[in-house]
Amino acid sequence: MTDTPEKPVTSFDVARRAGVSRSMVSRAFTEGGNISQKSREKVLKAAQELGYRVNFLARGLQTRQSNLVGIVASSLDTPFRSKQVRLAAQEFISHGYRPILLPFEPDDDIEHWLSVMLNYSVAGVLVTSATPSSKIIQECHRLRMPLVLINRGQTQDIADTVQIDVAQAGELAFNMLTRSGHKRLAVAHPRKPSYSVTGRATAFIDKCHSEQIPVKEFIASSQSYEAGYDIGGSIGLALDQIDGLFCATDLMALGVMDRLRADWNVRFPDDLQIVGCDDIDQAGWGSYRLSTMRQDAGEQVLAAVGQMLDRINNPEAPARHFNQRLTPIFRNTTMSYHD
Amino acid sequence: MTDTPEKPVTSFDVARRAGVSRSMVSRAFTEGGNISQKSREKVLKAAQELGYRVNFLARGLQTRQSNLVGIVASSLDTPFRSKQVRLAAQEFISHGYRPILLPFEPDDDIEHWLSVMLNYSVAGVLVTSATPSSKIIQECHRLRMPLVLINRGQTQDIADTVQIDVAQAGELAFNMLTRSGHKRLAVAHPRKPSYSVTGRATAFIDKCHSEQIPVKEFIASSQSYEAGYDIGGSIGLALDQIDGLFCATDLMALGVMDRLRADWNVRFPDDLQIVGCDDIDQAGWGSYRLSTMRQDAGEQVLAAVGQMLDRINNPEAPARHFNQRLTPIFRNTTMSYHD
DNA sequence: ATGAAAGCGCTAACAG
DNA sequence: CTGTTAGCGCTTTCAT
Repeated sequence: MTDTPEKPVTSFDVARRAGVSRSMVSRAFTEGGNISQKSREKVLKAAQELGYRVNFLARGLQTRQSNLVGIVASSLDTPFRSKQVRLAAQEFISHGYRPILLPFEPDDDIEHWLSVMLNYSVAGVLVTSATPSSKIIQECHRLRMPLVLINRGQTQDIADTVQIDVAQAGELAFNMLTRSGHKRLAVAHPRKPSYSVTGRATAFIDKCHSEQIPVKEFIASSQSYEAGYDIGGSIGLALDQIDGLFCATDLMALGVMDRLRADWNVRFPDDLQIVGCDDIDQAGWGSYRLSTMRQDAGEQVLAAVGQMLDRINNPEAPARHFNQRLTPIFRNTTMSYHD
Repeated sequence: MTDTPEKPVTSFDVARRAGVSRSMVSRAFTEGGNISQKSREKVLKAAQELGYRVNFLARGLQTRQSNLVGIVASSLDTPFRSKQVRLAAQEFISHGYRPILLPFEPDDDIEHWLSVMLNYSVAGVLVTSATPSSKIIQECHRLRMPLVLINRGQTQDIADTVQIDVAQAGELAFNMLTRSGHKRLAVAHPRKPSYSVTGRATAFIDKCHSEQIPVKEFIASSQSYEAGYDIGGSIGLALDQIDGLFCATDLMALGVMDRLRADWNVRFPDDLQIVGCDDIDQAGWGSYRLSTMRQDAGEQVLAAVGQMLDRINNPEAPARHFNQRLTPIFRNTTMSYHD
């Protein structure tokens, strides 16, 4: 193995060494290329010896399609999101696409990043947890750039979306908390509105109303563990008025539990029932055993990537919307049926 | 805003509309291009009207450099790793690079993925938590593809690396556990060897030996929470022989704590001191308040990306190795000084 | 089955 | 400061 600095080797070099034309090299490296077995082997051998590799960017320029896709995600280092992103990346890769990752922070300008993606002629972009303005959505649509939105609701009927069924989520939380007969409910959710998180809280409240059951509302500063811990302070003060709490995210629920245990010595579910949402790994940890509703990240990603691939193949098809149902996970923060 | 399907607009179109040559369009879109203010504005205006965007892939082909980089990471949905990846991606982006994310699973063949990256003429690749064979490292080196390895030790002196100072880590853990005067130690670490994780455990053991203190060893199946929970079973059985435990990762430590509390009613630090490593968010949660050693992901990423940028600018420079020191975080699972 | 030639969208070298 | 020309590395008609 030599260690001399080498000029990048091109199809031309391979062609010469194999004693064929550049076209043949190209054919040798494309599925079902019109080439004899013999020539292909010759080319492959020469390529091997030279350490040749197809330049995908040049190929893409010619075929005018790249197998790059964008994944735009916020709060990437949050348990649920990181799983979502890992699965999405793997799913894309298994279909031959290469995901460009754009972590997105609350203050960032998502329009900008979508626009950047346009520069790379990506095959499509997956956006999770940021709401692009309808302007850029239109722009993507106009440019025929597939865009699929996860958990942002179907703002426009112009982009594909996958989202949880918020109404079902609200009802399910209600049922999980009340099946034991308890009926003094509360909900905790972040201040900042967002389709899926605020949506399920609102649906829960609606359900309570329709069942004529009063419900207290606690507004947290965000949907993080810390925000849950903070709001736990207010919840502790209201402990005598409630027996069941729905936290809009598991992370918040965990924070609430820790605060309530630390400062009020609350025991779950005896003193208070609590239900979270998402089913992140930590919800199942020994210190919590949180009853929650599972948002299946695998299913979500499969649907989203599927929509994307379909759209790439058929840009003119009408937008599709996948509504995901949550499944209840009963652990130790809810009580059993009351006969 | 029309909604007609449009052909992608090229610099040629813009040139024509602006009444200039294609070169001028190119110049208008490059930093410090040799162009008059007036012309630039004309071009920009035309571009705006047409919805033109530079095709970065074509540009890269010409300038023969892409601003794509690869991030190869395993266990992406693990707290520490996801933070690392988020920070790395952001850091790359802030320098104008676009990270392609390649989640890597234990069974995957990393050679393959590095080789794939070569197809995209990426400016470099950051690998965290997988050990490429020296063969591919050489290959990257030969091809002048910058490669920086995080926490894989300096196997070859041919790739840049950043890693924790395992010796310091081992000593620090020892000091944190013994400063209260306790001296019946143990360590828990995963079976699968890895530079940084196994390394710190080994360093801890070495330190114990050099201090003439016996140390029990618990081998877990992996470095996950679940593996910690499992191994907690064995640790519980040995509770009467130890008073201080070093867990090679926070995640394991948390699992151990939960198991020990559930089955042995252990109280920390009274019945057992415990020190983790990494300082993931969960270590600070109310149910744990784990004393640990912080591995500063921000610092790590800054160093790694810095090394990468330097190497891109100077491919021939000798490999550099950044040794990161851990800082102690005293929380509630260790005792105070013994006077 | 193979080669020649054209061209993807862009930038760079060279004139003017 | 601006236009012309050449060519990055590849695929793709179109002949042969």
